Amino acid sequence: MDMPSFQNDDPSNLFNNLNSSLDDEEAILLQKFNLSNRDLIFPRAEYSGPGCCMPCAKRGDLGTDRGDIYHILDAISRAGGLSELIGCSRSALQDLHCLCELRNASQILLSHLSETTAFHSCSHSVYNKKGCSRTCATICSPETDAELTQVRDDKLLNGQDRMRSSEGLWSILVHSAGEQPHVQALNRWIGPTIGDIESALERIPQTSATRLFAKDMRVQESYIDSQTQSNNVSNKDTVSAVEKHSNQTPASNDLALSAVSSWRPLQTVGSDVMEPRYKVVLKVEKQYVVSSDGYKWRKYGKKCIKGNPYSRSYYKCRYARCNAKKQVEMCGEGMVQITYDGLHLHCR
DNA sequence: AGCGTTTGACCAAAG
DNA sequence: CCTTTGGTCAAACGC
Repeated sequence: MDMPSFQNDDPSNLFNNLNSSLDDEEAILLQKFNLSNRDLIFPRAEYSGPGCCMPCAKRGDLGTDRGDIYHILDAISRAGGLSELIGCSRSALQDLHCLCELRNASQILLSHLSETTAFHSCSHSVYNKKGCSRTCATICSPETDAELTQVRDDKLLNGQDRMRSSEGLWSILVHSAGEQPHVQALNRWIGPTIGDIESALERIPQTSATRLFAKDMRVQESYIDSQTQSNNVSNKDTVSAVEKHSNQTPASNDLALSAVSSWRPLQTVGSDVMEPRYKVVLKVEKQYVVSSDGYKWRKYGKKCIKGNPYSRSYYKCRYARCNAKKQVEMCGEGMVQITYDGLHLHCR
């Protein structure tokens, strides 16, 4: 298959451009807040707050020019550190919102979209459904799911899809419309390591984060209660509820509270820090499935599944300590279902 | 010999 | 308890 390159959105370019374009003042800011330049473009959805949707995110607008970098550093400076910006509210300072957009967009590109883009086609969209404790993102064609299409087309531009994280957050998935992103463009993976996440968690000030987190949990609970009161909530209704929630203009105190609502501790097993649970289900037309998604997998099982004439194959990531898995199975005519389970917390 | 896959056995969760 | 089902293990197999 002839696949055009994935130029402006290539996360490797984001990193390289940022690396070489910091001036002295910006470098001092980074040092002042104990940040590395990687912090600017290696966010994780787990650290973002509610309402971090990205209505103005555009292709090629993800920290690739000096204005974006300035925005990020200025916002960090004014907030007093990156930790204060983790999960900034949409309703907070506009600059913080901009940063949040950048963070979300970059995060998706770097840690989730790598799988998605490998199987992306122009006629498909990525859409998340909120699960109990996991996220399920499904690639569905407008023809097969009119309801999702209606929601998707509501406010988005061409080349954008809406994506909902496991925290109930909305993000825009930016891709090159009409093109099949080049898998090679994502091979220089420079995503977060376990150490990156641990150090990020350590930077969250105990005095504010823990206090705010506890209080904000009540806000979240009340929100969840309001969600569960209505049975058979359609996706459209869910979207509206989320947007209503995120568009609220609470008092400044509550704004701060919402900043950490999505933060949650990483799971621990013994002394090992595990990644948060993450699951993505992709249903892709067979013709768009590429032979490699950039990761190295080891097949460890194959199973016949009830009701499916095709078997399901089980794969584990070959990288040491990485618990990422995937399942691949045929489902219906010309469709392949690929389930990614767990985040890759390592470089490719 | 080494590496990756296959495949039946095993296990745990759910009903 | 038992049965069913899906996920995993690991020895066997094959290139």
